[in-house]
Amino acid sequence: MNISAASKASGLTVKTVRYYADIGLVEAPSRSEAGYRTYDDVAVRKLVFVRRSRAFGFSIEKCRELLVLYQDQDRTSSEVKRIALKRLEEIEDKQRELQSLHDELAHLVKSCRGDNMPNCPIIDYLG
Amino acid sequence: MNISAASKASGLTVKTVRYYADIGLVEAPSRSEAGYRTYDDVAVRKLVFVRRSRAFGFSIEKCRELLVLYQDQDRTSSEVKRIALKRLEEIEDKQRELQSLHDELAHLVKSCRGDNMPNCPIIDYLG
DNA sequence: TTTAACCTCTCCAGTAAGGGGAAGGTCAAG
DNA sequence: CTTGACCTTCCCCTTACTGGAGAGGTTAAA
Repeated sequence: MNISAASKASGLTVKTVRYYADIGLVEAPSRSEAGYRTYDDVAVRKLVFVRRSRAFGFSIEKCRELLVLYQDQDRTSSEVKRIALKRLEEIEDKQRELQSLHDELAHLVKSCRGDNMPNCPIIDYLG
Repeated sequence: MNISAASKASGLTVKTVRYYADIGLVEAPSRSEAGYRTYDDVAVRKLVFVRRSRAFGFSIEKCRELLVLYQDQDRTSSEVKRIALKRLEEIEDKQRELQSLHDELAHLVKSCRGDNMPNCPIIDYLG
């Protein structure tokens, strides 16, 4: 499999597939005689794993840890759960932050008439 | 006012105060004989305006637009409201995204026993 | 006056996670 | 044999700053 086939199979862009090997997140693929990267199914599975992990918002570093656990037959589910729980807490923190921003901004937007006059509670609040 | 006083008065770091002038978000301050930046209350008010706008998550470019409106006596509140509404929609988009991530991840975390066994629904889902 | 402590300056580099594009080599089809 | 699609490396760009180096300025005490 050349890189574009691996890209399609994994759902990542060619650039991203290259990048993940560059930073050592996944193993450097073997090369053809002409220097082309060649991928097998195992490599693609790891790329898919990273794509799904990234979709949950795990950082590259957390993906690194998760990949190790993925490949470790002696892992414990508690190690995995700990990482996932931490991410869940991050998400919840962000949700609270956004909720408070949302409420405040929605309130301001609601109180702004949005007409042709210069008077504006949004600007007043910011200034 | 030297830059550290302006920093304290505005609630921004010294680095950030410099940065905002570097990128032309606020006017370049005048300089003392020794080359030190000097700020007055008007400059500080603009910095505070930017800090509050940034706290709502407005991008620097949006802050630029908001600052123009802030200083424009002929603005209309509808222009301000349009920008704020757009930001509100961004926030709501992000909230929906986070909610869906949260639900999915929470479900996985809940179904993972978190014990000493390798079997793990989180890893299964990612792999 | 010297010294220390603190302030400020400019410039360079780095962050996260890639994206864009140039310059050049490779491969398969017509 | 040429065309077009693919691949390579390399470097710059993004956001919104932050950190640090090295040099110079200011202030107060000893």
